[in-house]
Formats: sequence, C-alpha cells, structure tokens
Amino acid sequence: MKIGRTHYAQDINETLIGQEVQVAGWVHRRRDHGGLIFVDLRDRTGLVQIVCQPDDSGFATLDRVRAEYVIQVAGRVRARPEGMANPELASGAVEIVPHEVLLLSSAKTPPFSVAEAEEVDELLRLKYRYLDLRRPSLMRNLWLRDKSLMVVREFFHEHGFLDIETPALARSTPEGARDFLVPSRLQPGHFYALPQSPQIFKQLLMVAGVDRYYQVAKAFRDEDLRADRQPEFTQIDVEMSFMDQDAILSLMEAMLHRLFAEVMDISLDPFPRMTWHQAMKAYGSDKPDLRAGPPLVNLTDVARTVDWPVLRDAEHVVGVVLPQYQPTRKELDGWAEAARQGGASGLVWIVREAGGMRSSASKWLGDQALATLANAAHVEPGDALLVVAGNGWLPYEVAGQLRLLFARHAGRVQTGWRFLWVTEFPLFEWSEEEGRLVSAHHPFTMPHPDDIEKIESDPASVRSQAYDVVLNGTELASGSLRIYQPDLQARIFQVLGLSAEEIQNKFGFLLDAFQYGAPPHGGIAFGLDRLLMLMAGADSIRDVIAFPKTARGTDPLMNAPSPVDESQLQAVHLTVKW
RNA sequence: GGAGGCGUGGUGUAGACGGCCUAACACGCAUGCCUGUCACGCAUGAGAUCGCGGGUUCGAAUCCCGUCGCCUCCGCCA
Repeated sequence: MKIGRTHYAQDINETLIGQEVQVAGWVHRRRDHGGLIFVDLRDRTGLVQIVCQPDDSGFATLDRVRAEYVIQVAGRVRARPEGMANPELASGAVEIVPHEVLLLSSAKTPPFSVAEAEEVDELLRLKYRYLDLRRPSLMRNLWLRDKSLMVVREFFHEHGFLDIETPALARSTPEGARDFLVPSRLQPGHFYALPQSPQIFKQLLMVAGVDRYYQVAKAFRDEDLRADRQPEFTQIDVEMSFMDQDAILSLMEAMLHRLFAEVMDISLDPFPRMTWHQAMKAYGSDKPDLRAGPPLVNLTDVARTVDWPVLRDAEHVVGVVLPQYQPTRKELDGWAEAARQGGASGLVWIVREAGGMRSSASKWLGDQALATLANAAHVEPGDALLVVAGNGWLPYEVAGQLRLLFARHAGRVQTGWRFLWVTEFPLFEWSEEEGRLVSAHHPFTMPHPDDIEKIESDPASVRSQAYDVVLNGTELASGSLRIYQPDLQARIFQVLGLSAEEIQNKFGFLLDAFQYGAPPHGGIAFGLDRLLMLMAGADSIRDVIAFPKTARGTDPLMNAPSPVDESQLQAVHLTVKW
C-alpha cells in the first residue's frame, strides 16, 4: 500500500458503502474483544471505526497498536449491523473492514490522554502542545480560525482592500505599551522594536494612495499577560481613505455580520451605537455587557432631596436594580466590599420586600426617603437596589462593576451576541503616572469637529472620532479617523507636551509625509484572538492560538526565552548584567 | 509591582483538626480472558520519597518560614 488517503474520517458515510477507501491517522481508542478488535481512527476531522476479525488481514497489526500509534488502513466500507450505529459520529452509521493495515509510527504512552476531554494542567498541555492540539476541542478551534480568516479575507478582497505586509522590524514608538526590542548588529547601540501595531505604516500607505488596506498582522506588546492578553497576538488591521466615520462603521459591521453568518450560521442584529459618555452613564463602562441586565439608574437628582449628606452632597448617585432578587446579608456585605475595593466609600442597599423596606441606610433615611429613592429607581416589591455615591466617573464605574458581579452571581447574564459600537471616546486622558495628558487612543486620532477649538483651552473635554466594537463586555476592535492635516497634528503633539525637537525626532517622517498630500483616512484593528475566543466559547485566547505563552511569557515547548551564547551577544554589541 | 488560588503515581482528584497514610479513588499503563463494542467488560499487577529547601515535633502530605512553577485578578496594556 502506498502512503496516502482517499477520505477523511468524517467523510466516511453511507454513500460509500461497499467501496474501497483508504484512511490514515492516529489510534484514538482500541477496544479489544479477544476475537474482535475495534479501533477508532482519528484524523483532524473526527473518528471512524475500524473493525477487524482474526482472519481479516491486519488483525496482527491492530492487535499490537496502542493509543496514538499512526496507522493507515485500506478497506471496505460497510453498514454497521442493525442497532449498532453511533449517532455521535459523522461516520457512525458505517465502519471499515480492513484488508491491509500499515503501522506507520508507534507512540509512547502520551503524558495525558488525547482521547479524554479531562482538564489537564496547562503547563503540561503547553509543553506537549502537539498532543494537546490533537484533542478535538483545540483542533476545532484551529479550523474555526482558518475558516474565519478565509471569510474575512474574502470580504476585504471583494471590497477592494489590498493585503499589504508591513515590517516586523520597526522603530520604538514613544507612546503606548512597552516595546519588544531587537538589537541591531550593523548599527551598534541601536535597536529595532517589534510593532505594537502597524499603525504608522498603514497611515503612510494611505498617503501612498493605497486607499484600502488590510492585513492579518502580528502585534507585540511587552506587558503582563492575562487570560485575554498575549505578548504577541493577531490583529485584523484595516485602514481606508475618503470615508467618513459612518461609512467605516457600516462597512466593518457588514464584515462581522458576514463572518457570523458564514462561520457561526448566526444572523446578527444591527449593532446599537452609543457614545462613550452614554455608555459610561448607562453602564459605568466603555465596554458594556448588554447581556448583564438593565442599565444603571441615575439617582443624583432624587438624592438631592434626601436629608443625608452621603447621598445629598455627592456629585453623582448611581443605582443598580436587582430585579426580583432578595439578596442575603452575606451577598450584600460582599458587594459592599467590592464597592470599597473599587474605590467607593461604601455601598447603600435597599431591599424592597412585600411588606416594606430594609436598608443599610435606615439609620439615616426614613421610610419616606427610602421609598422616594426606590420609586425613582422603579424598584418593585421583590427587587433590591444597590446605590453608589461619589464624584466623577467613579460611582458609575463601581455601579457598573456591581451590575456585572450581580448578573454573574445570580446567573442573570443572558446568552446571545450583543455587539455595540462605542463612539466619541475622549481624545485625551490624564496620566497620574506621567503627570500629563496622554492620548486615550493614539496621538493620530482625529478630534471631534465640534471640539477642535477646545484643544488648547479645555483638552480634557475634547471628544474624538474614535470608536470601539464591543461584544458581550469584551473590547473587540478599536479605531478612529486619523488626523491628516499637519498643523492640527502639531497642535495635538503640543498639548501632549512633546517638544518640537521630540516631535521632529519621533514623528517627523509622518508629518513630512502629510505635507505631500494626505487623504482623509481612518481605520480600525480587530483583536482576532479575542474574537475567536468568544466565537469558540473559550475562556482564554490561549485556546485559539496554536502555540501560546504562559502567564509569565514563556514557551514551555521550546523553552523560550533562553540565554544565548556570548558570541551572539558580542555580535549585537550587548553585555548582559543581572 | 501587588493580591489570591493551586502544586499528592502518567492524568484528574481525595486525604489538610499532625499519629487511623504501609497515601485512597477513577482513568491510563502492563499481563491474561473475552466476537458487536464505541468512556467495551472481567481478573491480576506495576507505578508516588505528597513541587523544592529549611524549621517545629517523639512523629509532617498535613503546622511554620522560604523558594520555584502554573492559573486568575488589580496595576500595566497609546
């Protein structure tokens, strides 16, 4: 028998009954009945059952094989006996009777079972990632990734976007995350940086007249990891010229609609749009989870009427309604603790029972005042209300956290795919660490046209033409219209506190480029890994990345990072100290 | 940088008030039996100095200190 296959496991079905087929793959399970051996052969598509009797050729080989041996089987497809079909398998109505079995590779007993779905220590999984990937759940995610990228690429191709590669060896950018650095051998003492995003390149491509660009691009950020953060990750990076914000949002939304329709067979509703300000007021978050129950209620006005300074004198008073929920004292104490952790001075709760009301503030608020608050929040008998008071955005953020905590705790998070656009992010935000204004998105973000005159006089209030795609409380994409006028860009740099010299040194090439005819342009970057994580129902982006890194940034399979030879260090003019 | 959780045969867990642990259970593995299983079944068996180091104690998987690793969260992530 030559090496090769005629069919994948999942394609062996009733239509092939009586035909000769050749399949190849791994021994998933072997069930030895003495005179009768069943082998589940696994390939990347699934399983197919091989059945073999002592006088069949190949019996001796199948008697010897063990889990994860690699075999190739030529045989005839036949229907399984009456009542013996396995509805769990695509190939479950049939089986293969071999007339030749080739043992291609034996295998050591694997360190964990490929066939069992049990949860295995992730370090071990990563060390033996090639075995982990054999498990159907991860293999499915690789397929999902491939299929999704095909749909995305088709979409962009059809809409006239050019797929253009940008360098992985770039220069360090002053704003943003910590860079991964690569020492230069030819330029002693100089370093490349791995790009945190192709941002500047794609804007230069717009100046070049590419008009529509996209790239499935690796991005690198040397920051601490999380379940949804890896030091290298993949963006679907997009940039367009001569389109206003509305046109960009509509086109990108169409892409996601197409993706979900073709890959998930899900027809998405049009995405609601919400300004950052609205999102913060209604959900205390710039990435609201619309599945997690009703929005926050604003009790600031009604709080003015009560005779208790904690509420009356607070800048903002925000409530979370717990519909038809009577929390225990322990739950309430837990939420109060969470509120304090979040920076609030405390939590006021009101529980409306059939008869009357209990409250943490009953010492200070009479029944009348409690009723006023409860009524303002439309709290019905059987409901409860959590109230956070404070200044600035803090009470909103804390209440937003409590909203999520409650929804998760009480199992009130609805299922579904709740996308939305969040628009009009602030252009600047205050950095405590640096003691200055920094760009909320990045310094090339176009200010809102109505706010341009306030850039110098009241920068904190300036809105931007930046937007995010949010899905179920996760930020999936971030983008903006870009500044294309050199003078406006210079004003922004000035507000950011960059000296003329720094500007010239760090961004001079971009400003230069803008002087040679820059089109109005804007774009967006989708976090592919996060998107796939949600589509796959995974808890971590590691489950949709073939070879991810641990929370400490190591790769246990290759043992990276690693020390290097002294000669390698010398070549790049480095001495290591520790 | 900070907080928390976890670490016990190959895998997943139990044991945690110190002695009942000569460390249990399931799966896996090995050997034998078994002709319709599909998480096959039955029988027998091998396999662990309880992450590592130190301490307390007559005695430590169990208590204390340190350390390493993994995971989660906060900070950080334009």
